[in-house]
Amino acid sequence: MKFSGINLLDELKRPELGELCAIFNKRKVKKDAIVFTPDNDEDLVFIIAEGRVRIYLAYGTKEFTLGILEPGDLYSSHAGCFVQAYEDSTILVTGVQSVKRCMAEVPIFNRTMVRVLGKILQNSFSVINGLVFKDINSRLCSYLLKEAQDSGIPVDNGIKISLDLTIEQLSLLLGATRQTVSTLINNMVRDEILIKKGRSKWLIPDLKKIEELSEN
Amino acid sequence: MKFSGINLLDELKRPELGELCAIFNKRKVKKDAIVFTPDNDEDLVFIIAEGRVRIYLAYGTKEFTLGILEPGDLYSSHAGCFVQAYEDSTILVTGVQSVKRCMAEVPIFNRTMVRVLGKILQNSFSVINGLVFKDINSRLCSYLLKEAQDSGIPVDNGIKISLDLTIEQLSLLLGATRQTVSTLINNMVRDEILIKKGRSKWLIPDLKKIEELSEN
DNA sequence: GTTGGTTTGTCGGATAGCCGACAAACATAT
DNA sequence: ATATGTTTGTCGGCTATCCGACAAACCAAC
Repeated sequence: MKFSGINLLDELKRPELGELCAIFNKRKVKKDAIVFTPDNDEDLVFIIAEGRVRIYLAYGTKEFTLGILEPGDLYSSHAGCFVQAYEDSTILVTGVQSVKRCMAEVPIFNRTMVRVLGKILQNSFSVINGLVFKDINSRLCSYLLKEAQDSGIPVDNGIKISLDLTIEQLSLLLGATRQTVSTLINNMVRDEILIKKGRSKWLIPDLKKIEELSEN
Repeated sequence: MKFSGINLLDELKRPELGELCAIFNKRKVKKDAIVFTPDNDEDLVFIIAEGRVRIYLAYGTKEFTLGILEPGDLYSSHAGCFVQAYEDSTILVTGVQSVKRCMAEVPIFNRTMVRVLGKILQNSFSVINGLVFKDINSRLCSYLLKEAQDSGIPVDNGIKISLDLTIEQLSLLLGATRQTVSTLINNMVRDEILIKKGRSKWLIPDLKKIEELSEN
């Protein structure tokens, strides 16, 4: 999932932002490591350079994944969320103070930041939308649809997608239990809306069916 | 509910922002009127000057209220939400272009905008938190607790709050049906956690009990 | 291959909250 | 006072989803 829709790594390569790279510190994190927690008192901003990192909320023993960051995505340690590496990853970290200074000095960066914030806000609205108005099956189908549109590979008999998530991870992203998601997926397999192609890899013969189901 | 936690009306009164007032157009809206819809193609920013305005999502026949804006709150017509006046209200409207220009020219306004955006984002996270982790009773109690803390009036036998919402409006804010909210409130009345004092006015004898219940 | 760990599928009982229906209470204007 | 509309309370049936339990399937290492 391109969380922000804007690849900050590309932006940083622009010559006018060259100086910006200097303010970031490279940091490597191991798979499954928890990178930030809500009580993190440093106010940091980070960009994913390599790997995948999930942003999630937790309450007691329950968790809910807000989104998964990929290279180029930006986030803040101060948003009240947990941050965990889903793979060995590299992140570029800097203090929020440096970012503010940059925003004042480099106007183009300013606009980028506002765009990113806007995208994150939009994303959280669509999460609320799903939680309030749709049942789990629709949410699942919405997710599959988006994934197919964003990074599906068209083949002659449909579209191939590769989620890179276990059912459990997927269920955390949808706000449901593993069991429910497992059952729903298998129903779709039985109805031949989804064809299993391997570990977390699927073939969608007819995207329109998924689209219909995603609308409840 | 102070949606953003920042009173833009106060900010606008600062001498260094005097010029800013000029870019806003005053607009009066009647109670129940729908002010903006998501397909509004103009990209506008507005501040509440008088009255109350609710921000909500809708899907088919269902609705969910994200928050209620009060004088001093700022929002955008481009956030993908509906905006409806809960009372006769006055709003100050301007194009997003003017705001961008101001952000470039008046640095202090810039910082304010980022703060407001951050607050809105924080608010949407707490909405997600409630939806995912808490049942309706906890959400109701969280709301009552916040309301009591923010604008409750201490009296000798407890705290008095005045919600200014019908049960139906309250249920839209909590993401539940009118019937469920009605029943839950009456349960609390029976348990003497809440005492009815009139149309949408309540006395809370012991805030601690509400707090306990809000934690599930 | 055998083993141990992780991931997945499935069942059945429990339950929170939805939904329609209807009556009671209240508000407002005539 | 009456009438009309709005708001509230309550009931019972219904369903999506949770939860615990357990077995099957898969994976990786030795």
